[in-house]
Amino acid sequence: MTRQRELALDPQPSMATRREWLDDGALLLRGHAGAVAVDMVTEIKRIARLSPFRRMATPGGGMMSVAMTCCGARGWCSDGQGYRYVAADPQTGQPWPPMPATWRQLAIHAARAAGYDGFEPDSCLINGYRPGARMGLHQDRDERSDAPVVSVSFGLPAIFQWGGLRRTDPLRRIPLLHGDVVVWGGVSRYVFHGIAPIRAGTHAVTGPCRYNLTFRRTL
DNA sequence: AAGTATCA
DNA sequence: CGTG
Repeated sequence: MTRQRELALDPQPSMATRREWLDDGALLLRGHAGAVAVDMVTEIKRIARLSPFRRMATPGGGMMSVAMTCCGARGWCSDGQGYRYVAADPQTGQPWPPMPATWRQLAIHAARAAGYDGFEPDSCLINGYRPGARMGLHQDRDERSDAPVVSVSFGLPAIFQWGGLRRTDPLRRIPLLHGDVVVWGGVSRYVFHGIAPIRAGTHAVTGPCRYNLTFRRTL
């Protein structure tokens, strides 16, 4: 059987994924979510009808340029009081929309590919980036669990800034493209990272937007 | 604390 | 365009 035929029959898109270790414990799965991207972007829009994208305030008094919503049992929020996970959307008073089972399975599969068995995400933060939007250098440290983080990118390309455990550690700049998945955990779990301002453009699936999903275990 | 602006 |  030809390699091409094997790939066409393979129900696991990851088998065709090019893997690149960013660091000990941090794996980039290039294009891993490409085959399901259209369906997942459709789901993002459905979720956003229930819990709309909104820009949150930071404790320092600024406003984030990235628009956010969440799904799953708990969702990440920021306001003048700080960062936290909450079970209900503060804007609607309703629980966050459920995490689609297909998303959960994708996140579990990606985590396993990076060596993290038993990942049970209870939260998915959905970030919407328009051109110019950015995410400053930060650590993900609002979770009580030290389970890994799984990040899935759709739409416009981004430059992922990948640093170290100290804010001043040198940064690597890694392009993240439509369908790319990054997993970080273990000794890389609290690495500083960010997203450079998104360049103007249009993507065939998402239009003038980048979406990023981050799956986490919060408890 | 995941903000922006500005300069060397 | 990058860092501090």
